[in-house]
Amino acid sequence: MLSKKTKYGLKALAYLAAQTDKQPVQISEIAKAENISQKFLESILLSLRKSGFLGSKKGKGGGYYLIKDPKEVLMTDVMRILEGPIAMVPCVSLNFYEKCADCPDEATCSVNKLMLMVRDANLEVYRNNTLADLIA
Amino acid sequence: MLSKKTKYGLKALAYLAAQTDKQPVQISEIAKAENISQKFLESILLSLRKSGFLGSKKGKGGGYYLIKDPKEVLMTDVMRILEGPIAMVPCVSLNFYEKCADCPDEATCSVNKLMLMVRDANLEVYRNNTLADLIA
DNA sequence: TGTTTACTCTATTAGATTGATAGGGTAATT
DNA sequence: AATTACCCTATCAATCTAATAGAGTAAACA
Repeated sequence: MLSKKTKYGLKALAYLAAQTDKQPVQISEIAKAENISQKFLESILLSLRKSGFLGSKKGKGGGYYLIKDPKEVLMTDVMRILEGPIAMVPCVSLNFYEKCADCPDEATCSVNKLMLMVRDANLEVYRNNTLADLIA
Repeated sequence: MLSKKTKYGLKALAYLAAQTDKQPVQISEIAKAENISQKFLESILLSLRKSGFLGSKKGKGGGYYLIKDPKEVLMTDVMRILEGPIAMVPCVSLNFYEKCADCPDEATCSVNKLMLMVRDANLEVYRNNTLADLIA
C-alpha cells in the first residue's frame, strides 16, 4: 500500500511542477488545493527540501518551489525518498540491500526470484517517468 | 514491503510444489525446512486451504498438499490471497476498487496516473509466472 | 527597527497492523 | 481407543502511520 506521505508528496510535487511561474508557493495553498493536512504536509515538504528536490523561501511571499526542471525529476529518486526502497524485500534491493536472516540461499529462493522480477518491472516504470510526465 | 505472511506462504507453496510425490506434508516439516514459526505458518496454510490452493488430510500421515498442478497456479491469485490488492492505491485496483475520498478527479490525478502504470507492470509479472516457474 | 509572514523543528498521540504465541478443540487414521 | 495433526480463538508486544500541537527562527517589508 502506498503511504499517505508518498501520495501527498507526489501531489505536492505535481502541484509545484504545474506552476507557470517559478514563484514560491505557500504550504497552506498546496494543502488546501490538494486536501492535505497542513501540518503533515509541512513535514513532507521539509524532507523533500532536505533531499534536494525543493527549495524554500521564508518570510512574506515565501514558500516552496521546485529546484530542478520537472523533466529532470525521476520517479525512482522521488519514490526512494518518500516511500523508501522500491524492492519489496531487502534481499533484492539495489539501494537498501540486506540479507534475509531466515533464507539460507538467495539463488534458490523462490521469493527472491519472484521479487526480483517485480523490482525490475517497477524500476522500469519509475525510471521512465519524470515529474513532467505525471502532469502531462 | 512484502509481509512475512506472503513470504512464508510463497515459500510453503514452493516447498509443496517441489515434492516429487503427492503425499501430504506436515506443517512441522515445512516450518522447520523454511525457518518459519510453526503456529504462524498454520494460520497461513489454513487461509491457503480456504481459498482453494491447498488440501489437507487429518490424522496420522496427514498434512497439506497442493490441489492444482504448479503450472496452473498463477501468482496473481496467490498474491491477492496472501498480500491483498496488487495495486498500491485502491483507485487503480481491479479487484478492490475504491474511490479516493480526497481526490476530486482520477483522470487528472498524477498519483493515479503513476500507480496505474505500476499496477500494470506488476500484473504482467504476476500473470506471467506460476508456481512452477518459481521452483524451476 | 519592528512586525508580520511562513518555514522549521520537537514532541505527543490514537489507531491500525504485524508477527508471534498460547492453549485448547476436533476429526481422521491406525 | 489412542494418537496424530489439523483447526480455531484469543491475546500480546512491537512497530508504523497519520495527524496534531506548540513553540522557535529566519526573511521580507514598511
